[in-house]
Amino acid sequence: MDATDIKILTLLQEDASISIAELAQKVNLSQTPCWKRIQRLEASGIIQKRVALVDPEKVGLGLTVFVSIETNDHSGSWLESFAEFVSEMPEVMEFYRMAGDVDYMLRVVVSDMAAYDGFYKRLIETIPLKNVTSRFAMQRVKATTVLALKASK
Amino acid sequence: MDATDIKILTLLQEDASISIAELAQKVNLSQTPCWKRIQRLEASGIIQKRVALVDPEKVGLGLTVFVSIETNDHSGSWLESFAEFVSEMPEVMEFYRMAGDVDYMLRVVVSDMAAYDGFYKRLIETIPLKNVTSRFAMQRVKATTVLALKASK
DNA sequence: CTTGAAAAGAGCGGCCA
DNA sequence: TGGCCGCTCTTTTCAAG
Repeated sequence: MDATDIKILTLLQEDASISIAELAQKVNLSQTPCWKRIQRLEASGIIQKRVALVDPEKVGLGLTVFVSIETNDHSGSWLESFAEFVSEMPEVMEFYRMAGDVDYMLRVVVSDMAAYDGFYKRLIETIPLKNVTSRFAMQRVKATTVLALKASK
Repeated sequence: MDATDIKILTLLQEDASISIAELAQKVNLSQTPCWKRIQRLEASGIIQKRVALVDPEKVGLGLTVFVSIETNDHSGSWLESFAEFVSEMPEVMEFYRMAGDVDYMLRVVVSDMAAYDGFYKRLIETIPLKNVTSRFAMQRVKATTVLALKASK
Protein backbone atom coordinates (compact mmCIF):
# COMPACT_ATOMS: atom_id res chain seq x y z
CA MET A 1 0.00 0.00 0.00
CA ASP A 2 1.83 3.07 -1.24
CA ALA A 3 1.21 6.77 -0.92
CA THR A 4 -1.20 6.80 -3.87
CA ASP A 5 -3.35 4.09 -2.33
CA ILE A 6 -3.48 6.09 0.86
CA LYS A 7 -4.61 9.16 -1.02
CA ILE A 8 -7.31 7.15 -2.73
CA LEU A 9 -8.48 5.65 0.55
CA THR A 10 -8.50 8.99 2.29
CA LEU A 11 -10.59 10.55 -0.44
CA LEU A 12 -13.00 7.62 -0.62
CA GLN A 13 -13.38 7.58 3.16
CA GLU A 14 -14.51 11.18 2.98
CA ASP A 15 -16.71 10.90 -0.07
CA ALA A 16 -17.40 7.69 -1.92
CA SER A 17 -19.78 9.32 -4.39
CA ILE A 18 -16.87 10.92 -6.25
CA SER A 19 -16.43 9.74 -9.83
CA ILE A 20 -13.38 7.80 -10.91
CA ALA A 21 -12.45 10.55 -13.33
CA GLU A 22 -12.31 13.14 -10.58
CA LEU A 23 -10.61 10.82 -8.15
CA ALA A 24 -7.96 9.89 -10.72
CA GLN A 25 -7.25 13.54 -11.32
CA LYS A 26 -6.80 14.26 -7.62
CA VAL A 27 -4.22 11.50 -7.24
CA ASN A 28 -2.48 12.31 -10.52
CA LEU A 29 -3.38 9.16 -12.37
CA SER A 30 -5.49 8.34 -15.37
CA GLN A 31 -8.74 6.48 -14.95
CA THR A 32 -7.61 2.96 -15.74
CA PRO A 33 -4.87 2.48 -13.12
CA CYS A 34 -6.89 4.39 -10.57
CA TRP A 35 -9.82 2.09 -11.15
CA LYS A 36 -7.56 -0.97 -10.86
CA ARG A 37 -6.24 0.23 -7.52
CA ILE A 38 -9.74 0.63 -6.18
CA GLN A 39 -10.63 -2.88 -7.36
CA ARG A 40 -7.56 -4.22 -5.60
CA LEU A 41 -8.39 -2.38 -2.39
CA GLU A 42 -11.91 -3.78 -2.48
CA ALA A 43 -10.84 -7.32 -3.30
CA SER A 44 -8.31 -7.35 -0.47
CA GLY A 45 -10.95 -6.17 1.98
CA ILE A 46 -9.13 -2.97 2.88
CA ILE A 47 -12.21 -1.21 1.60
CA GLN A 48 -14.90 -3.14 3.46
CA LYS A 49 -17.93 -1.58 1.85
CA ARG A 50 -19.53 1.65 0.77
CA VAL A 51 -22.33 2.92 2.93
CA ALA A 52 -24.64 5.88 3.32
CA LEU A 53 -24.30 7.73 6.61
CA VAL A 54 -27.55 8.90 8.15
CA ASP A 55 -27.75 11.90 10.46
CA PRO A 56 -28.94 10.48 13.79
CA GLU A 57 -30.51 13.77 14.95
CA LYS A 58 -32.60 14.04 11.80
CA VAL A 59 -34.15 10.64 12.25
CA GLY A 60 -34.93 11.20 15.90
CA LEU A 61 -32.02 9.27 17.38
CA GLY A 62 -30.48 12.04 19.43
CA LEU A 63 -29.36 10.19 22.55
CA THR A 64 -25.98 8.47 22.70
CA VAL A 65 -25.08 6.45 25.78
CA PHE A 66 -21.81 4.78 26.70
CA VAL A 67 -22.41 1.66 28.75
CA SER A 68 -19.70 0.00 30.84
CA ILE A 69 -20.40 -3.56 31.90
CA GLU A 70 -18.77 -5.77 34.49
CA THR A 71 -19.64 -9.45 34.39
CA ASN A 72 -19.52 -12.22 36.97
CA ASP A 73 -19.59 -15.45 35.09
CA HIS A 74 -16.70 -15.80 32.68
CA SER A 75 -17.24 -19.25 31.19
CA GLY A 76 -16.58 -19.45 27.48
CA SER A 77 -20.03 -20.49 26.38
CA TRP A 78 -21.70 -17.84 28.54
CA LEU A 79 -19.54 -15.15 27.02
CA GLU A 80 -20.43 -16.33 23.55
CA SER A 81 -24.16 -16.17 24.11
CA PHE A 82 -23.77 -12.80 25.82
CA ALA A 83 -21.82 -11.45 22.86
CA GLU A 84 -24.40 -12.73 20.43
CA PHE A 85 -27.34 -11.37 22.36
CA VAL A 86 -25.84 -7.90 22.68
CA SER A 87 -24.64 -7.86 19.06
CA GLU A 88 -28.17 -8.42 17.90
CA MET A 89 -29.60 -5.46 19.77
CA PRO A 90 -30.06 -2.85 17.03
CA GLU A 91 -29.46 0.09 19.38
CA VAL A 92 -25.88 -1.11 19.93
CA MET A 93 -23.60 0.67 17.48
CA GLU A 94 -20.34 -0.50 19.01
CA PHE A 95 -19.51 -3.33 21.33
CA TYR A 96 -16.00 -4.05 22.60
CA ARG A 97 -14.53 -6.55 25.03
CA MET A 98 -12.16 -4.57 27.22
CA ALA A 99 -9.01 -5.03 29.27
CA GLY A 100 -9.01 -3.86 32.90
CA ASP A 101 -11.76 -2.92 35.31
CA VAL A 102 -14.54 -2.79 32.73
CA ASP A 103 -15.32 -6.01 30.87
CA TYR A 104 -17.43 -4.62 28.04
CA MET A 105 -18.08 -1.25 26.59
CA LEU A 106 -21.07 -0.30 24.44
CA ARG A 107 -22.06 2.75 22.48
CA VAL A 108 -25.83 2.81 22.29
CA VAL A 109 -27.96 5.15 20.17
CA VAL A 110 -31.63 5.67 21.00
CA SER A 111 -34.32 8.29 20.55
CA ASP A 112 -34.71 9.41 24.17
CA MET A 113 -34.50 8.41 27.83
CA ALA A 114 -37.64 6.31 27.64
CA ALA A 115 -36.15 4.32 24.78
CA TYR A 116 -32.90 3.92 26.69
CA ASP A 117 -34.79 2.71 29.72
CA GLY A 118 -36.41 0.08 27.53
CA PHE A 119 -33.04 -0.96 26.17
CA TYR A 120 -31.52 -1.08 29.66
CA LYS A 121 -34.29 -3.25 31.02
CA ARG A 122 -33.98 -5.68 28.14
CA LEU A 123 -30.25 -5.85 28.74
CA ILE A 124 -30.30 -6.51 32.48
CA GLU A 125 -33.40 -8.67 32.52
CA THR A 126 -32.03 -11.13 30.05
CA ILE A 127 -28.49 -11.42 31.34
CA PRO A 128 -27.16 -11.43 34.91
CA LEU A 129 -24.48 -8.74 35.13
CA LYS A 130 -22.37 -7.60 38.06
CA ASN A 131 -22.40 -3.91 37.25
CA VAL A 132 -23.72 -1.70 34.49
CA THR A 133 -22.81 1.98 34.29
CA SER A 134 -24.52 4.30 31.81
CA ARG A 135 -22.93 7.56 30.78
CA PHE A 136 -25.00 9.97 28.71
CA ALA A 137 -23.70 12.21 25.97
CA MET A 138 -24.81 15.84 25.99
CA GLN A 139 -23.15 16.84 22.74
CA ARG A 140 -21.50 15.05 19.85
CA VAL A 141 -18.44 17.16 19.17
CA LYS A 142 -16.87 14.86 16.59
CA ALA A 143 -17.84 11.59 14.95
CA THR A 144 -15.99 10.30 11.93
CA THR A 145 -15.46 7.07 10.05
CA VAL A 146 -12.25 8.36 8.46
CA LEU A 147 -9.18 6.50 9.67
CA ALA A 148 -5.93 8.44 9.61
CA LEU A 149 -3.74 6.32 7.36
CA LYS A 150 0.02 6.08 7.27
CA ALA A 151 2.19 4.26 4.78
CA SER A 152 2.98 0.61 5.55
CA LYS A 153 4.44 -2.51 3.92
CA MET B 1 -40.52 9.83 6.22
CA ASP B 2 -42.65 6.79 5.51
CA ALA B 3 -41.98 3.09 5.57
CA THR B 4 -40.53 3.12 2.04
CA ASP B 5 -38.02 5.81 2.94
CA ILE B 6 -36.98 3.73 5.93
CA LYS B 7 -36.47 0.70 3.73
CA ILE B 8 -34.37 2.75 1.34
CA LEU B 9 -32.29 4.20 4.17
CA THR B 10 -31.76 0.83 5.76
CA LEU B 11 -30.57 -0.68 2.52
CA LEU B 12 -28.31 2.26 1.68
CA GLN B 13 -26.84 2.24 5.17
CA GLU B 14 -25.81 -1.36 4.60
CA ASP B 15 -24.61 -1.01 1.04
CA ALA B 16 -24.50 2.25 -0.87
CA SER B 17 -22.95 0.69 -3.98
CA ILE B 18 -26.28 -0.87 -4.91
CA SER B 19 -27.77 0.47 -8.14
CA ILE B 20 -31.01 2.40 -8.19
CA ALA B 21 -32.59 -0.31 -10.33
CA GLU B 22 -31.88 -3.00 -7.76
CA LEU B 23 -32.81 -0.77 -4.85
CA ALA B 24 -36.08 0.21 -6.52
CA GLN B 25 -36.95 -3.43 -7.00
CA LYS B 26 -36.33 -4.24 -3.33
CA VAL B 27 -38.67 -1.50 -2.17
CA ASN B 28 -41.30 -2.26 -4.83
CA LEU B 29 -40.92 0.93 -6.81
CA SER B 30 -39.73 1.82 -10.25
CA GLN B 31 -36.50 3.70 -10.71
CA THR B 32 -37.77 7.25 -10.98
CA PRO B 33 -39.72 7.59 -7.73
CA CYS B 34 -37.03 5.67 -5.93
CA TRP B 35 -34.40 8.01 -7.29
CA LYS B 36 -36.50 11.02 -6.33
CA ARG B 37 -36.80 9.78 -2.77
CA ILE B 38 -33.04 9.36 -2.52
CA GLN B 39 -32.56 12.90 -3.84
CA ARG B 40 -34.98 14.20 -1.25
CA LEU B 41 -33.24 12.29 1.54
CA GLU B 42 -29.90 13.70 0.45
CA ALA B 43 -31.17 17.26 0.04
CA SER B 44 -32.74 17.23 3.49
CA GLY B 45 -29.49 16.01 5.02
CA ILE B 46 -30.96 12.79 6.35
CA ILE B 47 -28.41 11.05 4.18
CA GLN B 48 -25.29 12.96 5.19
CA LYS B 49 -22.87 11.44 2.71
CA ARG B 50 -21.67 8.24 1.14
CA VAL B 51 -18.35 6.93 2.35
CA ALA B 52 -16.04 3.96 1.98
CA LEU B 53 -15.41 2.07 5.20
CA VAL B 54 -11.84 0.89 5.68
CA ASP B 55 -10.99 -2.17 7.77
CA PRO B 56 -8.86 -0.81 10.65
CA GLU B 57 -7.04 -4.10 11.23
CA LYS B 58 -5.97 -4.32 7.60
CA VAL B 59 -4.36 -0.91 7.65
CA GLY B 60 -2.53 -1.55 10.89
CA LEU B 61 -4.88 0.35 13.20
CA GLY B 62 -5.73 -2.44 15.58
CA LEU B 63 -5.89 -0.64 18.91
CA THR B 64 -9.08 1.06 20.08
CA VAL B 65 -9.02 3.05 23.32
CA PHE B 66 -11.86 4.69 25.20
CA VAL B 67 -10.67 7.79 27.02
CA SER B 68 -12.64 9.41 29.84
CA ILE B 69 -11.67 12.96 30.69
CA GLU B 70 -12.44 15.13 33.68
CA THR B 71 -11.63 18.81 33.36
CA ASN B 72 -10.98 21.56 35.90
CA ASP B 73 -11.44 24.79 34.11
CA HIS B 74 -14.91 25.17 32.71
CA SER B 75 -14.82 28.65 31.19
CA GLY B 76 -16.56 28.89 27.85
CA SER B 77 -13.59 29.97 25.78
CA TRP B 78 -11.38 27.30 27.30
CA LEU B 79 -13.90 24.61 26.46
CA GLU B 80 -14.08 25.83 22.91
CA SER B 81 -10.36 25.68 22.33
CA PHE B 82 -10.22 22.29 24.03
CA ALA B 83 -12.97 20.98 21.75
CA GLU B 84 -11.22 22.30 18.70
CA PHE B 85 -7.84 20.90 19.64
CA VAL B 86 -9.18 17.42 20.35
CA SER B 87 -11.39 17.44 17.25
CA GLU B 88 -8.37 18.02 15.10
CA MET B 89 -6.45 15.04 16.41
CA PRO B 90 -6.83 12.48 13.63
CA GLU B 91 -6.71 9.51 16.01
CA VAL B 92 -9.96 10.69 17.61
CA MET B 93 -12.86 8.95 15.91
CA GLU B 94 -15.53 10.06 18.37
CA PHE B 95 -15.64 12.86 20.88
CA TYR B 96 -18.61 13.55 23.14
CA ARG B 97 -19.30 16.00 25.91
CA MET B 98 -20.91 14.01 28.67
CA ALA B 99 -23.29 14.44 31.57
CA GLY B 100 -22.23 13.22 35.01
CA ASP B 101 -18.90 12.24 36.50
CA VAL B 102 -17.02 12.16 33.21
CA ASP B 103 -16.81 15.41 31.24
CA TYR B 104 -15.63 14.06 27.89
CA MET B 105 -15.47 10.70 26.27
CA LEU B 106 -13.22 9.81 23.32
CA ARG B 107 -12.86 6.78 21.12
CA VAL B 108 -9.33 6.74 19.81
CA VAL B 109 -7.92 4.42 17.13
CA VAL B 110 -4.17 3.90 16.84
CA SER B 111 -1.73 1.29 15.57
CA ASP B 112 -0.30 0.14 18.90
CA MET B 113 0.60 1.07 22.47
CA ALA B 114 3.53 3.19 21.40
CA ALA B 115 1.27 5.22 19.14
CA TYR B 116 -1.26 5.56 21.92
CA ASP B 117 1.44 6.74 24.27
CA GLY B 118 2.34 9.41 21.74
CA PHE B 119 -1.28 10.46 21.46
CA TYR B 120 -1.71 10.52 25.24
CA LYS B 121 1.34 12.68 25.76
CA ARG B 122 0.21 15.16 23.11
CA LEU B 123 -3.18 15.30 24.81
CA ILE B 124 -2.03 15.91 28.38
CA GLU B 125 0.95 18.07 27.53
CA THR B 126 -1.09 20.56 25.61
CA ILE B 127 -4.08 20.82 27.91
CA PRO B 128 -4.30 20.78 31.71
CA LEU B 129 -6.80 18.09 32.67
CA LYS B 130 -7.97 16.91 36.07
CA ASN B 131 -8.18 13.24 35.24
CA VAL B 132 -7.72 11.06 32.15
CA THR B 133 -8.66 7.38 32.20
CA SER B 134 -7.76 5.11 29.28
CA ARG B 135 -9.60 1.84 28.73
CA PHE B 136 -8.23 -0.52 26.11
CA ALA B 137 -10.29 -2.74 23.84
CA MET B 138 -9.23 -6.36 23.45
CA GLN B 139 -11.77 -7.30 20.83
CA ARG B 140 -14.20 -5.48 18.61
CA VAL B 141 -17.34 -7.58 18.83
CA LYS B 142 -19.59 -5.26 16.85
CA ALA B 143 -19.14 -1.97 15.05
CA THR B 144 -21.78 -0.62 12.73
CA THR B 145 -22.83 2.63 11.13
CA VAL B 146 -26.37 1.36 10.55
CA LEU B 147 -28.94 3.19 12.64
CA ALA B 148 -32.07 1.25 13.51
CA LEU B 149 -34.83 3.39 12.04
CA LYS B 150 -38.45 3.66 13.04
CA ALA B 151 -41.25 5.51 11.32
CA SER B 152 -41.80 9.15 12.31
CA LYS B 153 -43.70 12.23 11.21
C1' DC C 1 1.41 3.70 -16.39
C1' DT C 2 -0.66 6.28 -20.38
C1' DT C 3 -4.01 7.41 -24.05
C1' DG C 4 -8.08 6.53 -26.58
C1' DA C 5 -12.21 4.40 -27.56
C1' DA C 6 -16.10 1.59 -27.40
C1' DA C 7 -19.78 -1.23 -25.11
C1' DA C 8 -22.51 -1.71 -21.20
C1' DG C 9 -24.80 0.16 -17.60
C1' DA C 10 -26.41 3.54 -14.56
C1' DG C 11 -28.08 8.21 -13.41
C1' DC C 12 -31.13 11.78 -14.59
C1' DG C 13 -35.12 14.37 -16.47
C1' DG C 14 -39.43 15.08 -19.05
C1' DC C 15 -44.00 13.83 -19.56
C1' DC C 16 -48.17 11.32 -18.59
C1' DA C 17 -51.28 8.93 -15.32
C1' DT D 1 -47.13 10.67 -5.70
C1' DG D 2 -45.58 6.64 -9.17
C1' DG D 3 -44.40 4.79 -13.98
C1' DC D 4 -42.61 4.67 -18.81
C1' DC D 5 -39.04 5.99 -21.97
C1' DG D 6 -35.41 8.17 -23.66
C1' DC D 7 -30.91 11.14 -23.34
C1' DT D 8 -26.50 11.62 -21.16
C1' DC D 9 -22.81 10.53 -18.41
C1' DT D 10 -19.98 7.09 -15.98
C1' DT D 11 -18.10 2.94 -15.33
C1' DT D 12 -15.72 -0.81 -17.20
C1' DT D 13 -13.09 -3.24 -20.54
C1' DC D 14 -9.85 -3.49 -24.27
C1' DA D 15 -5.88 -2.44 -27.50
C1' DA D 16 -1.59 -0.28 -28.29
C1' DG D 17 2.42 2.71 -26.93
